[in-house]
Amino acid sequence: MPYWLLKSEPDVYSIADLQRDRETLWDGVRNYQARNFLKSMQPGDLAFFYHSNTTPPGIAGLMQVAQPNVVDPTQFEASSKYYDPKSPPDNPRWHTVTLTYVETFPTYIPLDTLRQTFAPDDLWVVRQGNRLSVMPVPEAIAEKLLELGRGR
DNA sequence: GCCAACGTTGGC
DNA sequence: GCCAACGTTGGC
Repeated sequence: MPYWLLKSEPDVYSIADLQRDRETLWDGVRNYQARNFLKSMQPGDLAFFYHSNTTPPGIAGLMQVAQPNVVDPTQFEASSKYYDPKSPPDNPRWHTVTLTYVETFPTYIPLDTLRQTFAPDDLWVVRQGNRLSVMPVPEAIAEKLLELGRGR
């Protein structure tokens, strides 16, 4: 079962928001590589919730893919900041998934720890200048992350 | 708030 | 198809 890592700015949408909502549509991804990863997600896949643009950035918890391959409705909403006028309605550009809340880790894993623990090729979020917001996580790395997050 | 990294756009 | 300009991301 594949593992993923998805970034969100907690000021915009945090794991506490997902805990409250139970399920969310992961909208607004406008990068083709990230979209391709979203497209390849299957129901039941697990995804780490990464808090970006906060102090400190890091992994806050875990979620699970519910509905795969959902058309991102915001691409057709002119009032949305994610509006994409070039996306053909009969062949939408942007697909995503819905995700359900699984857990908030008792131990937040700050970026600093991620850097000390994992190599950039194993966990892309520690690559310098990395801006990709959706990325795969190798299973062996995911297992270590679960240990770190669930430990106290 | 700054700015390096980097993806995208558009002129040629 | 190249690449400069531009806009955005995200750590600090």
